Amino acid sequence: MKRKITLKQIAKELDVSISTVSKALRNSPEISEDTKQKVQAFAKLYNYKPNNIALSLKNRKTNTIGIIIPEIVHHFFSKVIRGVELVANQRGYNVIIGLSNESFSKEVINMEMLANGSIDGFIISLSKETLQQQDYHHFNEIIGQGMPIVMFDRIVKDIECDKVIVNDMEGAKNAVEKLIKNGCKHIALITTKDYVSVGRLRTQGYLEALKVHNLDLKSDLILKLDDNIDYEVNLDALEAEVENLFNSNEKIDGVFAVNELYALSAMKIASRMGYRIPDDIQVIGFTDGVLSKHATPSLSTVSQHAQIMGEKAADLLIDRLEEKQEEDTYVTEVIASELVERESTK
Amino acid sequence: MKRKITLKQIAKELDVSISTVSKALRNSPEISEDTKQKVQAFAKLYNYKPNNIALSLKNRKTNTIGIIIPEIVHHFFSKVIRGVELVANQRGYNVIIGLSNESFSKEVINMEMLANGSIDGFIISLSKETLQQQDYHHFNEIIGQGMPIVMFDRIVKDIECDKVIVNDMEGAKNAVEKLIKNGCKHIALITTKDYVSVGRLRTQGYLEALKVHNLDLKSDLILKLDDNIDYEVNLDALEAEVENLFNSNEKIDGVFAVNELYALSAMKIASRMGYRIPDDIQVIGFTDGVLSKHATPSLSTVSQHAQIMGEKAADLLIDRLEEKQEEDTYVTEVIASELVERESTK
DNA sequence: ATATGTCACGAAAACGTTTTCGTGTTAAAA
DNA sequence: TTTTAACACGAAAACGTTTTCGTGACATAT
Repeated sequence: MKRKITLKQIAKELDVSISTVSKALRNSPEISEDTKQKVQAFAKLYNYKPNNIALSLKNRKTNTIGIIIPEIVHHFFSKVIRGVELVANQRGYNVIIGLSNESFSKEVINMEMLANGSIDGFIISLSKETLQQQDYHHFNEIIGQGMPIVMFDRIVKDIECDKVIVNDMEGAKNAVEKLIKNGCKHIALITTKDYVSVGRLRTQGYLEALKVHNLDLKSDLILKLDDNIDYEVNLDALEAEVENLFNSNEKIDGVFAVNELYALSAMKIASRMGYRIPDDIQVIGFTDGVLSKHATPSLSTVSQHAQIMGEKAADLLIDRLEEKQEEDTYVTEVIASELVERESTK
Repeated sequence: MKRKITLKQIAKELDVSISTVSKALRNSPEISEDTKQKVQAFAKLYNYKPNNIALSLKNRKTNTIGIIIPEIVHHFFSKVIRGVELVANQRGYNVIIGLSNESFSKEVINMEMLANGSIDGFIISLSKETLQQQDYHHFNEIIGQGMPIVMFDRIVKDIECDKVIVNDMEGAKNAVEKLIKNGCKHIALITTKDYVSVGRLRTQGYLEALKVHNLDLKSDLILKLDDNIDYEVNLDALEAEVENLFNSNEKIDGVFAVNELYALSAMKIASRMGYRIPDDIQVIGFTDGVLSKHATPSLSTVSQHAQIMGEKAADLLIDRLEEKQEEDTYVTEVIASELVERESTK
């Protein structure tokens, strides 16, 4: 029940001044060896540790970074957090999390709550709602106050800050080219509506690949899903859409999906309809998920290296906090994606 | 680049004292309407918000809780965090995370780092190493300093604090009884070594169910795995063990596994060996994972209600911080598990 | 005219640090 | 003996708040 001991108490107990105690503990040459020993021994005995809050106030530095993400029960985001925590810890920082739950207002409230002195900087991936509404005033305000932000994955170009992204377009293109090289002629795309930046970029990669290899772009090969619907709880709806896709074009022999769930559904429906994977239809997803590895057949995917993204974001932020980074020049770090080949491709 | 504005600056600008500004903003009756309006207008214009760190220091209260978990890339733990964050946010608290990575020393260091004033209390699930070494001095020290701790899932009985657990034994027993009711006579158990408390309890539940229904307990039905090996990266080793199990007893017609991965491997190996699921072999896992739902066939599991555990833990902690909870009497909240039936059982 | 009371505000302490600067004591140099 | 320098320490400010208490100005009651 005894509170943590403070400098003041040590000073009183040893009958010296607070400043002397402080200096003795930091081994200042101003203090005599005798006094140092006495103070240090006493401090050790009572397990003295400086109060972080007092230090933060004094130094105007919390050594804490805030990470705002749309969702935490998600393999990609939790891996990013792991990366952030790893680097932050190594470099002496704590990590405080805020979940926007894909909501604009929760994102704003969360950030405002943390911006009032609780943290030194933000790492953030935007909520869908924010991307839809294109209202970015909260970022500009916070940056205007001198607090650095690093955006990752779901970013927006116009904002002046460091960014960490994966080469979505190229990754998608490579994946589709892999399908083409493996002999697919009629490659379907399962994607999201365009406002989510990563979905749009992956779609572009798909189109690019078709173009380069002179394949026809047919509208009945493309399925654009409204990802405001949570297909994780509404799996039947998703599967119905996918079944529609296969029915409307019987020649489909390859599928590229912009996330894991879509890809998995494609495999499931295809199997159910009697196609063999990968013999009749090959499938590639885009993700860092856990499903791909354990699905039967296991799913080939484009890995985003989520943990590395997190590590990089943390390094960028801390570099800037410690001014190892020039003012006013912002970098965009591109993490190379990687095609992980498993059983769903030949 | 302009820093956030402070009371002092407002006071100077409006030529009143700091105390007057503070009181005006908090609508104190001590201050005249005129002055209040002037101050409030000015504060609004410059978007004044009190500095959290200064408040924390003054109030000796950070309104932040720390959560220490072994691993974040894990469906169960991320769901718990979601629950914690949800409640914490609603009740005006922030959440700071620390990952022990299943290591004793990282757990200790992380907690010590946060205990020096950064947070008001802990929510924690113990690392495997801590459970193995049975060294709990850091908890007792922190509790001794008057900082409350709430343990969840991986707990240890001897420590005086609030706890949130799932009824592991009963959940396991129900699952096995379900298999028995479905006609299984030779039910295998895939579990971990005994030092992880939850593994031990689930094993007990299995034994209990067999006993109640007068089924023989044969040692060749039980596979105890060393979960220091990370089978997630070492999948082949796991599958070899499971294959061994099936080979050593050909009558196996049911499997109960203490986690998702073990259960999935059982299904996979069983299928590969020509058994049909659920016709020849029925399988039940224990988890809140994402694999169960999307596996083919989908896996029946005992759900732990991870998010509810997180919510409950946060409520317990905050109640205690706000002294709605009596001193010195600690509660252990048991969340009821639930058997989710899917395709892997009849 | 004196006593009493209300009003509106400011000074200062407190939370726990670090750091700058000032100062009394002692020893060495002139 | 006087001056100078090194030594060892303390006082106080600062970080940004909130809150207790004191006080001067004025109005009202005696």
